[in-house]
Amino acid sequence: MNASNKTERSRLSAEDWEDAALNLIADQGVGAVAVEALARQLGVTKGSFYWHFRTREALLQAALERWEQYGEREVINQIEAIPNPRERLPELFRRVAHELKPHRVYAALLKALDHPQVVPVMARVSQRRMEFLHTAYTQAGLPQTEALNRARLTYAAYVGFLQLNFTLGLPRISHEEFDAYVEHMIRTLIPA
Amino acid sequence: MNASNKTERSRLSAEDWEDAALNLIADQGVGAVAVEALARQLGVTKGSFYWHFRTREALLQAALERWEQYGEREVINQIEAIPNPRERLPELFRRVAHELKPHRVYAALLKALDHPQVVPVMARVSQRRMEFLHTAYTQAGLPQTEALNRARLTYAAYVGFLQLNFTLGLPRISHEEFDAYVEHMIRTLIPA
DNA sequence: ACCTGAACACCGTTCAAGT
DNA sequence: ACCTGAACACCGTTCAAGT
Repeated sequence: MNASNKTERSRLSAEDWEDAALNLIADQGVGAVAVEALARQLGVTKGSFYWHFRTREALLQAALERWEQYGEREVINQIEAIPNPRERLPELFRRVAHELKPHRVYAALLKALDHPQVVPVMARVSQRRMEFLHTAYTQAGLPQTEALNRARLTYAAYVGFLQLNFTLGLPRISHEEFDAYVEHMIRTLIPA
Repeated sequence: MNASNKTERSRLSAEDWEDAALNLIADQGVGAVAVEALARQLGVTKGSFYWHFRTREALLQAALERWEQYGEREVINQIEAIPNPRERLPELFRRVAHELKPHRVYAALLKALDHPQVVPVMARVSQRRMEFLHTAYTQAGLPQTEALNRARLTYAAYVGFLQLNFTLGLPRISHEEFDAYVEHMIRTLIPA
């Protein structure tokens, strides 16, 4: 329950609070990040929180930046590792569709875009991913402008997909139907 | 400033509070709906709020349902009024892209999907709009399954589009570039 | 029927004091 | 260096009393 992987230290670091905050975000959303709840979960009083951070906002900021640096980077690295450029795009679609854990924080942040601190982080992350798509479509043979617009459309489809599928559970879809949808996306969006 | 269109009545109705809440949602997001702020704006004490609503949540609920009934319906009606079925889809894309006011509340709610009350409302509205797209694609000649998947993809693109363009202002796009993007969407998603 | 004003709970924040 | 405990501000909620 309150067991950290750090052999039950009695003192906490700022990183401990940030990790706890990120877990809360993934599980219950940005709104669930509350000083009192976190303190209770970590087994200290809320007063101690203010030794590590100036405000609740500062914690959120630090947690988001931590995610941007560590969690985020690996998604792009993993995909850039796909050797054949022509297979990159379809492979990317299939991976995102089937390994959704790395996208949980991203999906949670997508639902919390009314928190002003979330917006710039998501803008940077989205920007980077879209540039990646732009490059991938160029390598797949689309001319510059076409490739950029296709990247925009694809990214919009990705964002909308996370929302429709997880939050707005549009009439629950079967496993086969889901796979068919993914292949439809690939056929429609990726040049032959 | 505090002038309502109701000839400066001294007493308020539940609907007055709901309208004020909806305006707040469109302008500043769901998080901005606060009892004290609303009361100030309407020129009463917050105590009076509780004659009309049991809780803040009840106000939000009522406001969302009001939007679902009135504001929402007219978007679909307007589009169903387009005579030629083959022109409906491209026309729909262009209208959504250029007349965005009716989509402001929808976009605000999209950013607030971590508020549990928002989710079912958005699920219902999205469901209805997707059914409309499904029908439109069937009328445009796609077979059933294909039409459904294309409707899903299109709706995801719509949702993602609102998010990318308004919230995550991906590098500010020019007017011409924007129109080119819309035409790219039409070419890619709508069967010839 | 609609509103005031005072009270309380909850949570973010401060700070003097502890180890 | 990290934490406690008491205090305060802010906002949602209650309620007896006013018109």
